[in-house]
Amino acid sequence: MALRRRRNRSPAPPPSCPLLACTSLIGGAWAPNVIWYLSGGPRRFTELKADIPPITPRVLSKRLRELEKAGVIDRRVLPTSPPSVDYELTALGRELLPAIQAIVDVGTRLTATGASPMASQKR
Amino acid sequence: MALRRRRNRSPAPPPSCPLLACTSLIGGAWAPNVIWYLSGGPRRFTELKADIPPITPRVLSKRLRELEKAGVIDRRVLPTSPPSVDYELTALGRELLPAIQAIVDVGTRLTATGASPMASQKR
DNA sequence: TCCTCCGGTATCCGATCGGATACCGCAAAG
DNA sequence: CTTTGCGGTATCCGATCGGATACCGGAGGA
Repeated sequence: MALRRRRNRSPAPPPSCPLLACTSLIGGAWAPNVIWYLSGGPRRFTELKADIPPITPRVLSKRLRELEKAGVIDRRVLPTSPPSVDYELTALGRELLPAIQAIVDVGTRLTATGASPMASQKR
Repeated sequence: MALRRRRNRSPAPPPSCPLLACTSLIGGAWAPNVIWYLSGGPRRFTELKADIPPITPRVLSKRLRELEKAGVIDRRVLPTSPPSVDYELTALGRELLPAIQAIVDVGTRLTATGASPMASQKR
């Protein structure tokens, strides 16, 4: 049997860029956790640090700056003494939640099949 | 004005593991492209390589093995001469498409705000 | 006989990522 | 005056990731 040549066309190119924009955001370590905890209302740096004990301040700071630059969260300095800083999901940020939920849904099926070497508490 | 102490509780911990399972899959370089092109039907290694010119065989091979191990695609060796290899989305793999679409939707809004430094064709 | 195609693998390499640790200035509290 | 908490930053480090390049055996075709 000879190797027949394929003539069928592939679908149009995927909209790769928006996907990259989103995955590079929520793909960073702890980013989904940060978003998740902010979904409960405004939260301060130290509070987030306490919410997610294993995260280092360096990484938390980096994540927050990334998310802020993407317009997903707001950083507000409050006129307290000493000044405190609130982080809060923007309207755009709240739109991320359904997407995250969709990912979680599939992720659940992925792990349910036992096909992936998950269950390790790494990361 | 003093720095008031927060007493409100944070929401329950996020289901981090399924999310990690999914993002570690679709977060890899070119992974969404591979899935996208496979959504058009079975495809061979060289065809995928041609579909996504910038991908190197090394990375394509790695992605395909990852996706196969996760149960997202099937690898089938056909009894042609020479033997050819078909990759195909499984039912589980097709369930990824809505999630990817959800990500693309948010990603579009992210880029639309102009907040992110996208538009660079990197990756 | 030599060439090409298929489906990859082997090696090297630089960039980035995230963890660990230490440290900072400021202000209030004790 | 010393300590504590806040909101980070600085430095170092190992691991991983992905790109570049080269190469492979087997089968058909010219």
